Amino acid sequence: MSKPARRTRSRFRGGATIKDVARRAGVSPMTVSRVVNGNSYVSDGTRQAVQRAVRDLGYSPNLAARNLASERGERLGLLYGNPSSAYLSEFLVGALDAASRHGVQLVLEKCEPTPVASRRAVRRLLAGAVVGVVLPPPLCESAAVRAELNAARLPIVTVAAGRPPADTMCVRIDDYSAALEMTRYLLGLGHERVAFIKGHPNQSASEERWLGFTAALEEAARSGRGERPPLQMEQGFFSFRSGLDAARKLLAADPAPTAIFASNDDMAAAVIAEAHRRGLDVPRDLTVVGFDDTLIASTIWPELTTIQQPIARMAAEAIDMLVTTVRGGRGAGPEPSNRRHRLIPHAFISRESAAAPKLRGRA
Amino acid sequence: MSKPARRTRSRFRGGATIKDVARRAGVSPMTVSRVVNGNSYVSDGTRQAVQRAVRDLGYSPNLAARNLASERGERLGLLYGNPSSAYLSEFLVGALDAASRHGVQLVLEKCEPTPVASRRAVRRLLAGAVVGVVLPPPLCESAAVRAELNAARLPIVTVAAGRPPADTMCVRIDDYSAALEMTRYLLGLGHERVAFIKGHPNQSASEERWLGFTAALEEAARSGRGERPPLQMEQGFFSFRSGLDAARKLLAADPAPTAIFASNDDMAAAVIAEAHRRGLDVPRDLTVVGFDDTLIASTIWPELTTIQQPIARMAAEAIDMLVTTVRGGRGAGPEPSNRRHRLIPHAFISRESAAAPKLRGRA
DNA sequence: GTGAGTCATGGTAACGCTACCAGTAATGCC
DNA sequence: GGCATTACTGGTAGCGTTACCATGACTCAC
Repeated sequence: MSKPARRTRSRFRGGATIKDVARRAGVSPMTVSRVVNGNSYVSDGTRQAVQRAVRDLGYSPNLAARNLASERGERLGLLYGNPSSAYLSEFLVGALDAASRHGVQLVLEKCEPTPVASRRAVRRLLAGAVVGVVLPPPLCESAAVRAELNAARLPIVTVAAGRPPADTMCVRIDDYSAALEMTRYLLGLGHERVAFIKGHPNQSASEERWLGFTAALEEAARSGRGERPPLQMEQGFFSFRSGLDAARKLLAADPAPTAIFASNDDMAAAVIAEAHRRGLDVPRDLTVVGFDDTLIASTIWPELTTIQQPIARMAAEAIDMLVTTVRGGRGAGPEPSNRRHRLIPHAFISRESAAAPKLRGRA
Repeated sequence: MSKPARRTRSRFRGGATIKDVARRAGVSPMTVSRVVNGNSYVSDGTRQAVQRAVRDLGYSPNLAARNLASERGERLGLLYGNPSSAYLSEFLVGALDAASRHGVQLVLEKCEPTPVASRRAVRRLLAGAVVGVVLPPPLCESAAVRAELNAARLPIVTVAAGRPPADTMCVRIDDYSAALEMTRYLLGLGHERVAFIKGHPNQSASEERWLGFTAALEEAARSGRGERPPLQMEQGFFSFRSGLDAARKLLAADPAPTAIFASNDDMAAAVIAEAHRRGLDVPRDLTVVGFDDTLIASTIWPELTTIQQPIARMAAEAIDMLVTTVRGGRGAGPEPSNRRHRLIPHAFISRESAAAPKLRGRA
């Protein structure tokens, strides 16, 4: 029999193909491909002709075909833990953007930090054929999750771990320096009794922030500015509730602190709430600062002076690293460490919750 | 010359292909495809053999190839406006999940609700070859954005608009009923002076909620329970700050309300903050309820009694609708209206910020 | 003037999968 | 028994793109 009737697949939806562009520009598809992908070895005249044809036809390359031909389109996993939504949303925006830039798929998976749950989550990821995983906090600190991932030989990028584990790549800010900087600012304002609320002990960023805080205090003591005040600190757990408890204790002390540095914004918000309940004005009677610059920092009133992490950028960076890794680092051998560890600059955000102390503390 | 040297593309990364599975199961690739895609017309024996082979080989279909062959893999746009992160993150999780289920790409684009910005954003989306757009609040109410999108003939699904525009598909909850329900609850608790803080006037959901509130009040008045109290209402704008202003006015009134229903959680949180500042205990002295069940509702203390929108589910539903639409509704003609409008059930979330009023109000 | 580059372009064969047809065997119906 | 129908399976031809040569046309050195 003759050859089976030529198939007429819909050919309606998707607009022009690379062939259409090639025909219109009077070149071969290959040349179009080169122009579109910014490849060298195309003469200026040809390039412009192709570009015009692309514009005229409204051509945009078919992602599926491109991925198939170039063996791209890998799937990357994003394991997220407790729904710290404000963080997560920014994170997702950054990650998604980077993912679509690289033409990779992003697969989300929720996971509690227990061994059982993490095993299950990793299995699901593996079933989804992901080839690398991003670990935002707090999962980046979960040994269980990391162990499971390592067992599956998946490359990992942790984001925002205070002290990144040695067996993963990481993107983070310098929690220590940021806390140091913030504390110096508080001291510079003239505060002498600055209290600190620690973050959750299971996260190394908590410790780093605490270390930065004490370092600034010691620095000030050494330089002889004022006598060394007693250290006021409460353990918190990053939750609003824990911040409330800590604030209660801190504000009941005599003398009470004139400034409180909370390890994150939720706890700082709680401090403000407690201060208000006691009839204290922020920042006139009490300075309160946070860390992270999550949504709540600019939601509440007064808005929080805090440290900003460029979360979206960090997420994008993490995806970049993962893509580079799974696509083969070109040069053989393990990545140089500067490729494995990225330190992103943070920013000091001055808003309304911090001011110089009143002369002579309250009774 | 002889045929050009056989290409040896990496063939390392991606595991088994459909052919490997076919060989192992002793069937043709087509049959494997049918099994994997849940197609009918495969005998039980064959199906099981194939499934075993799939498991053994850890086969997982190549998304790019599948998309290419079946002309799937379209790009869908997600235009988001002000970074109401708590909302956005849940939204993204749901949307991403649905997107990967359907094998479509999700392209995010940020956009202010001005004509200029929306024109630009839509142009970018078009350049990215998206074939449909999801519009979460507050963009779903922007006529400018919708006009721009309609001009580009892109199908739209608005999410959580109080009164969905006629020219789009939509997924939403019944804001009116939810507010009605919440108000009935408050009334049922025994509150007689229930105040309301309206949402931003540029969003139709605000009006719906207000209508639900007043309807419940009228219902109670008609049934003769208690004399009809004066209506206490303040205009808010969904922001914490506006909630604070409203709360100040409401709580300064005499008699002050015993319960305040804020149109969203941020404003409810502000009411609590202001109540605390005045030395009022929530819920003993004042009941406060919110709407949306965003992150802040369970962050603050006491946690908010509120109305929950299943945001992730709504987002997923929106993606589903878009995919159905762009893949061609099978049957010709415009979609039936029940396919174009989906009403998702909301939930009443009882937490700690509401209680029965004290006997005899405060002075 | 020959050989060895560089630059610019084109041809061909995949990439892994599914749509579309074409069977074959079993079943039902008159 | 003939013939349509159904249940199942396989072959073939792409889907739109890029990788990998091959091919010319030049340029440059010796």
